[in-house]
Amino acid sequence: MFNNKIEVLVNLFTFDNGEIKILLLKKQDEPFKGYWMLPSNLMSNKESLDECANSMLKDKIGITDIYKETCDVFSNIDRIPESRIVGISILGIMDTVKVNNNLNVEHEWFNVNNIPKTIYDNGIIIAKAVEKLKKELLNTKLLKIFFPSGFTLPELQKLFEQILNTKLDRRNFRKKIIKLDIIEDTNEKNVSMTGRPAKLYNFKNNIDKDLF
Amino acid sequence: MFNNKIEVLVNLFTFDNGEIKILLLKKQDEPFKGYWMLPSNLMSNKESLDECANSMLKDKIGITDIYKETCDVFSNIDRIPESRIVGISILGIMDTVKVNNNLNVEHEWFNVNNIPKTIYDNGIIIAKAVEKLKKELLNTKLLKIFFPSGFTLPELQKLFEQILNTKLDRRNFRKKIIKLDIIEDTNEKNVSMTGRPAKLYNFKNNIDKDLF
DNA sequence: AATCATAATTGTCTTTAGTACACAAAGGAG
DNA sequence: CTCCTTTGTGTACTAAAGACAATTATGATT
Repeated sequence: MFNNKIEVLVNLFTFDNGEIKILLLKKQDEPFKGYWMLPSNLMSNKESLDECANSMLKDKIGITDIYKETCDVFSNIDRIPESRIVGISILGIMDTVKVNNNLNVEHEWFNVNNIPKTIYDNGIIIAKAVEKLKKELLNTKLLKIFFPSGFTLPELQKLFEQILNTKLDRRNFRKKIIKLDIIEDTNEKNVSMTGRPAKLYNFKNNIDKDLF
Repeated sequence: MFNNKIEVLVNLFTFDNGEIKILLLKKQDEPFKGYWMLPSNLMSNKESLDECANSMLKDKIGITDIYKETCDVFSNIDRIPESRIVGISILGIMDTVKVNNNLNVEHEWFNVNNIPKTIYDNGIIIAKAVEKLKKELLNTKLLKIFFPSGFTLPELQKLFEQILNTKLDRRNFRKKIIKLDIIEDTNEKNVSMTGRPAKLYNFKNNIDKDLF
C-alpha cells in the first residue's frame, strides 16, 4: 500500500559546438525497442537519490563527479503502464563531453531542440529539464559549470542566443559581459579553424549574478 | 529492496498583513511532541503526488483547490531515524487565509523569517521552499496567486521589500509597476484603518513578466 | 610573398530605464 | 476644524541598453 518503486532519471547536459545537448541511450529491448531514453536507475531503500544517480552514472555511463540538482517528480499512476514507478528527474551538467566511448550501450548527444522519439514520458521529463536548465543558465552559477575555463565570448553569445531565442549584437553583448565584471582574460587565444582567433576567458570565482 | 515509503510535505504560503507566512501544525505525540511540522502524508501506490497532497489538504486542513508545484526531494537515509522515508516537498499558495478554524489540530501561520523549532529535517525543507518561493514571486505568474484581486500598491511594495530585503522608494516603485503594464485600477479604494485610503488594483490576465 | 576569405575585436551616439528626492491630498480621530 | 497617519504624485539626474560599421588577426589560396 505505501511501498513505492522510485526511479532516478538523469538529464545530462553539455554545451558542444555551440549547441546545448543532452545524452540519451537507445533502448535495446521491447517495449519501445529502438526508442531513446534517459539514463535511469531504480532506487534501493538503502541509498539516497544522489547516491543512486552517482552509481548509475558510474556504472552505465562511466562518469563521476558531475554537477547535479533535483529537477522534478513524475508520479502519475500510469506513466509506466507495466508497473507503478515514481520518477524523479535530475538535472546534470558536464563541462565537456567526457562520456566513455567504450560504453557498449548505444548512446548519442542530441541537440535539445531536436529530441528523437523517446520511451514513456521521457519526452516530457526532458522538456521540463531543458526549461529549467535554460532558466538557470541566465545566472553565472550554472554558467560557470558549462564553461569551466578557456571559453570565448562568441561561444558564450551563441549559448544565450539559443536560450533567449534571438540574435544579439556582438558589441553590446561584450560590453554587457565585461561591465558585469564576471570574466577574466586568460591571455591565450583560441586555435580557430579559420578567421581571427578569439581570446579565451574564465569566469571569476564565487560570483552569483543574473545576466539577463 | 526497491520498495520505498514516500511522504508528501506541503509548504503552504500566504501573504497576510504585509508578511509572507507558512502554515505549520503542532506535533501532538512523541517523538518531537510540541515541535512544529509541515502538513504531510504518506503516499499510497494508488495515487499521484498531486492526489496525495490534495486529499491530505482536504482531510487535515480542510482546504481544496490551491496552487501547487513540486518543490524538492529529500532522500537521505537517516532523515527520519525511525524509518526510511523519502520526502517530497510541495510549494502551495493560498490567496487569503481560508484554513478552517474548526480544525482540531493545533496550527499557526508563521512569518517565514521566524520559523519555530521543527521536527526532523522540516526546517531545511521549509528554508528551501521559502527560497524557491521568493525567487518565483519576482515573476507576475505566482504573484497573481498571492494577490488575486483588490490589492494595494503599498502592500505589493511591502512584499518586495521582504523578498529583496531592502527599502524601496514609493514613487519609483509605482512608476516601475505602472510602466510594466501588468495591473489595472479597480476604481475602488481600500477601507483603511488610518491615513489616506489606497487604490485597489488587479493583475491583468496572462502576463508573464519578471519584475526584478 | 601577396591576396583573399573568415571570424573576432573595438567605440560612439541615441534611447530607455533607474535613482534620488519633497510636498500635497484623503480620510479617521479627537 | 485641527491633527495625525498613510497614500499619491513629478522632475531632474545618472546608468544601462540598443543601434550601428570599420579594423585586425589568422589560415588558405594563388
